[in-house]
Amino acid sequence: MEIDLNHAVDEVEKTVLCNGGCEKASAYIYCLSSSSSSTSPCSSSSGSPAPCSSTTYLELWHACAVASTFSPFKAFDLIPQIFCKVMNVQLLAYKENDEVYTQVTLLPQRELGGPNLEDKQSDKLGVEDDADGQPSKPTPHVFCKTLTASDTSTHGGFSVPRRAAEDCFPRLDYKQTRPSQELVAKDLHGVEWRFRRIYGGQPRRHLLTTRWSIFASQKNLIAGDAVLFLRGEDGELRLGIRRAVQPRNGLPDLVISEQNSYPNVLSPVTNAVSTKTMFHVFYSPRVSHAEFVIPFQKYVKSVINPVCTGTRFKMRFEMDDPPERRCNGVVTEIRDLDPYKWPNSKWRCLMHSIFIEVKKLQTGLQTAALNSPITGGVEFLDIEESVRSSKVLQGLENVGFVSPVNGCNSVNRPLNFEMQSMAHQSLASTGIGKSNHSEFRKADPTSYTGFAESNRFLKVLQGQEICSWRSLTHKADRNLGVWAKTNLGNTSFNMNQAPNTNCYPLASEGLRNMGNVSFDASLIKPGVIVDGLWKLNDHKPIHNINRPGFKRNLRNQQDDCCKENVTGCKLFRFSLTAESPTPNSQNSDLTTELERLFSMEGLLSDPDKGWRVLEFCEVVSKMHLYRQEVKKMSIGMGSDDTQSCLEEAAVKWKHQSLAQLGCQIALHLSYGYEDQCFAIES
Amino acid sequence: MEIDLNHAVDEVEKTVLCNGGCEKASAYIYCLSSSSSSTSPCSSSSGSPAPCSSTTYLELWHACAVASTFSPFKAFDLIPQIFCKVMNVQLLAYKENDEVYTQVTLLPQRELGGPNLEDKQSDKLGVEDDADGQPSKPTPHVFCKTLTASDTSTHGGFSVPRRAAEDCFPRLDYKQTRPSQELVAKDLHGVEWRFRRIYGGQPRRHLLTTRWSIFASQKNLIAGDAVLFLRGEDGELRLGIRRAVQPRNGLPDLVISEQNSYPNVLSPVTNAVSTKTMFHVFYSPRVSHAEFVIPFQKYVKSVINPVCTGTRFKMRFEMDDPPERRCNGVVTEIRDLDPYKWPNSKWRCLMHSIFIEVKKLQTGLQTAALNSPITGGVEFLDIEESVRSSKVLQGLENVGFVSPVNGCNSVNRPLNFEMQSMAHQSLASTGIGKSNHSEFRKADPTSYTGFAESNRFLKVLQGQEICSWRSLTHKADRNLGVWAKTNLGNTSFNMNQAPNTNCYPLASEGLRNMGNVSFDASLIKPGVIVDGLWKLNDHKPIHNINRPGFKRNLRNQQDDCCKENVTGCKLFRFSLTAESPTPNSQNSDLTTELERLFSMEGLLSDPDKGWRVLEFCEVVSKMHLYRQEVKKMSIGMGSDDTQSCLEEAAVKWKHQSLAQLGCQIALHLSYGYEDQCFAIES
DNA sequence: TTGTCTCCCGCAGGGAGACAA
DNA sequence: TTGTCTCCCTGCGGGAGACAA
Repeated sequence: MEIDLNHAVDEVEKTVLCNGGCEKASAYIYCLSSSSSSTSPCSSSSGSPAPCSSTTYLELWHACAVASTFSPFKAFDLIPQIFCKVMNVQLLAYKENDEVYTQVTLLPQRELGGPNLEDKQSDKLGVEDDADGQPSKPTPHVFCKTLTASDTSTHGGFSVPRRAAEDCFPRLDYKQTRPSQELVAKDLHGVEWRFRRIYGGQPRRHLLTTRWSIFASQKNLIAGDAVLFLRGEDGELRLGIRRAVQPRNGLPDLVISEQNSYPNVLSPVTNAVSTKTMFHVFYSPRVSHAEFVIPFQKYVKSVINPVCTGTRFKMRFEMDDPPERRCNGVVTEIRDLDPYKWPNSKWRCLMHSIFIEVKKLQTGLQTAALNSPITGGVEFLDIEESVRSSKVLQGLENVGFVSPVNGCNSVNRPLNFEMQSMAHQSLASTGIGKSNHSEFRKADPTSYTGFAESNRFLKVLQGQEICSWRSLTHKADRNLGVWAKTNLGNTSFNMNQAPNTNCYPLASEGLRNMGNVSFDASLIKPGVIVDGLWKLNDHKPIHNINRPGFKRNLRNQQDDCCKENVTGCKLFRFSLTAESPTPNSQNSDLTTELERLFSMEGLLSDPDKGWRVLEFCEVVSKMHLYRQEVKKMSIGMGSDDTQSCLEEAAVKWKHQSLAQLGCQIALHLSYGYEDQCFAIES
Repeated sequence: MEIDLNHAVDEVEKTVLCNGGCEKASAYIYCLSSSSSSTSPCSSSSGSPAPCSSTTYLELWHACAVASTFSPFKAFDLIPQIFCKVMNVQLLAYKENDEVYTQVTLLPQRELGGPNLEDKQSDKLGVEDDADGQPSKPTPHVFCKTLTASDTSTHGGFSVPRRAAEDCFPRLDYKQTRPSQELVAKDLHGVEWRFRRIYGGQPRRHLLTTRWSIFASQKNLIAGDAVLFLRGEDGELRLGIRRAVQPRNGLPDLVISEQNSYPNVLSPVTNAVSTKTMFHVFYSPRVSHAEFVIPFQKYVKSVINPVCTGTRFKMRFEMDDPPERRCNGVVTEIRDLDPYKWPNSKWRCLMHSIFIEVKKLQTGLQTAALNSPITGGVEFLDIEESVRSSKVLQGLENVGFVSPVNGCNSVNRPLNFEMQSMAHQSLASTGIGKSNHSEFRKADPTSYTGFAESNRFLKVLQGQEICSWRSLTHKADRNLGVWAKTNLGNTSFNMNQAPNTNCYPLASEGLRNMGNVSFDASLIKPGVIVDGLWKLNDHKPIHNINRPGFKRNLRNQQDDCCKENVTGCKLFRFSLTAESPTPNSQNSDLTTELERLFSMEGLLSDPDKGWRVLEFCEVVSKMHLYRQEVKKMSIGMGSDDTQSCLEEAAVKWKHQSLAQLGCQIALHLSYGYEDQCFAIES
């Protein structure tokens, strides 16, 4: 059975159509995945809409919908942008594995002319933002815990974090000798799960015992997957899961051979466009690729206010460890995405420099900058970006999830969220230089949710925090720094790197390098770089990387490596053989940062390799390679080898991607309150 | 993983093309099922051919490929007959449930003209039959056991019939105190299964114990499913399963809505025909419908020598109980299949009378005749026919399986078999009247395998007999009666009724009714007819019909029925209220026969209802209704009600069939040695 | 505070003889 | 000869405290 939240969505649409006062150019982003034609996902589409269209479900759905990585565009025969009207949006969940996906029904529209666009935009800009004034949103409580080995073991149940249990679960009478109760929670399919909840163990803790293992095995949960509990206003408990990056289980794997996949999948779209009939687009957040649907308003804004060289941006991100870091950047170059594949595409490939600041480290401030191309991006006025940390590989997923409520009633605006995968590709800032920031704020309330907020919600989803949606959304933009304020509304920067790049630029307003890569090799301590992950010439597979002992094991292994194989170690151009001091615990943070930063140096510093880097990232994600295994691919070779390695990986990725997804199309989706049109980049 | 026996098939094709001496108009029949377009079965086609193309595999595949019921044609926009060349045949097995299916790659050919056809046929008729002279076939030993409740229970293993174990399993040292050995068998996917085989229990018997339950649960076997063991010349043991009629498990269920299923599925065929490019046809024996592929030679023969009114035929069949019966029949009328749906179809609807003889019964001879229409049938010169007994409903499947080897090297002719489903529809005999029977024998060696032989093989597949393929195939046509001899070569008659018709006509050369239905009600003892299964107005579902106590339970239930509800009992036009004597055990055999014979009387006797009867049968099969429940549908109504019941059932069937299969096409497949062409009836 | 380990104990289920059809 | 039942015994795994990070 699948959840069909159409009903609620229809409500939204009605609101949007008839009562646009509250609706801005909301950031409704949809990414394509799977077959994007009218063929429905074959193994899972029962087509029977579930009767559970409550707000709580919407929230749970969104909470489960954390986008993963992305992929580059593919060129097809369709026109670059296709403007569409959103006819229907179904929030669904695969019955096989509970993964959420969206089916968007689109109706192609006549292309809108330039002047028309401007009119529409100016309409938007005058609208007052009254979202904060109407906090009709209930305050559900949610927590997300990444499952440990103990949680998924056959012995014992699920250990609930104390705050999470107290916040989301019904009150428990602690005066009893063995406090226990029955917990009832519904999953996305409306299936009711009953667990025995106890407060036991020594010391005492909250546990789900009886029937937990049934749930875990039925949902095929493994350590690293995450479980979400969400308590609505009415006290009703919802239950969702979000899987760690792993092979898709039960998702439609349309293996389509190259010779017939393109026409078969795209022809329905082509046909729909030519006949002005509806077609469907599927979006699986967990397997999303670069293709997406762009809000029409954003498209308009980007066309009117293109990003220009010199535009600066700022971002914050979370690391494995607490110290706050910030990152400033400047757009250094703007180029066509791919003039051959996408001759008329509005997407731009933006080269940028970012500046790194590492606080609270060892000797003080260490900085570096690198010039990294980030492709994609209709010239958005508001951009979210986040960074994936290595936690992804250890079962904790770093997400740039923006609250779906964000100051506006989520019942009326259930689609008001941005997918991470979109942020991947979008890097542009035209907000800077604009004098009236509030205009942009008013034009798109979604963008008010800065990265800090998104980051906080992320922590909630990771079980690090418990929050109510209300409190989260109302704290928006208070945590933003100066740069974030400056670019507020449209430039909250959210760069989502694929895990393997491990490029964790740190913000520093003081130190900048505006030009090309200025890579200071003197900052690298070779021995440090070797630490932990840089084992070379070691082809023994490292298992159990997800297990808690992972780092320790690696370190031991690395010690061996240093003793044995240091001679041949090379990190691109940098020989690691000269000196290899034992890393001390104090500089390990910096070590990790630098290691991440420089691992892809040879790639990121070369603008021409931009695409390949991205593809390479995707390969890694797709192939579920572990971090150090990925690095094995890219180190131990000269720069020339790196190039060929990337090309090989890219080819591999393309092949796999084709096989898995059938094809890719990128859609620019508009979901404005009066012009529900899409720009489809096919 | 799927088994791809292409390699062996390719060999065949090569032989066929380059060395046609041994090749006649072989009866390679393929039925369509699932989506018959170029879209491959979505959930299961891994596409990776398995490396196990041995003869043993071919035999196992065929042994597992017992066709079930059929369905009527559907009208589509394609031309009536499409002649195709067989480019490839892949014998595959769904990895989900081990069910076998075939993918036939067809290349449309220019339609062949009339004179051309005759030439080709005369070519065939002159070819000498040398199949018997070259017995290069190895002699594998095979047995098939329908699983009992004990076999599939969680306690204990699999009880192997003694003869089966001695014939197919390696020798066991009975002198040991606890004779045991490890048995290794490969399934259709090449997966190796290891069982502990013991000779234990008290009294001693052959058992598979350790790991049997793993196999059973992994294959999701239930009581009623059948397991096949096949030992090749090399001693290698193969293992296959054939499921009882039940909902398909894991088979591609392409739910295609009516508005787009037809064009989507058929357009590739249409396109392939117009562009003379290849397309694929899938055939799942277990879910086969009426659509099929006809050997070109048969097509030619049928067109040249059409069946004419008065043609007589004979058949033998097996009953639940030993007594041999025979059935003679005469074609009484020939008509178009459906001039509206199939304006130019070569298929003919043949009305016929059959004559029944019941031997060894009570007082001697009891006879009856009925005139039943059997639709379908390009005017084949050789026809196989069998009868489904009620055993099907009790987990024992009655099959009219013709040995694939049949006097010709199976390595070179692995496709030399006829599917039951084809036999369903084909009813015609033009062999009669021909003076030179040997011509037909020579022309098509496959047809030499008479029904008796097929029947014996059937018993093997049901575990009632153990045989070597060699011995089975070389006994062909010795057991045939006079009629079978007369029509030998091309008229081995094989009528496969769907279970619910339960029409078991018995052969009698002495008593015939050449005209329309002459139904002698005086032969019916109403009380007898009520016996056992004729419970009326009883809507309590009868469960566990497959269990051994079934008949006893039914009888008890029937006793109740007779006491309570006899007043309203009506068997079509025959009131059952007059008298209802308690059936004695002596006439129960006849009772059962008559009960079967007359259950569909109101339908079969009306030529206009011919199609509906067939559809009705299909409904029954499709809906997995039990025998008596089916009868509930058809009795207790007047003849008018019967009509509407049938129509309702037909509509239901059509709907279900559409949903399950997407569409249906019928193919006439030719696989002659020089003209590898198909006639496709779309 | 919470992840893992270990120990206890209940029960599912395999294995094989008993019994009967 | 073989299907079913029953009894025995093993091992999986749930449940909860012990212990430690």
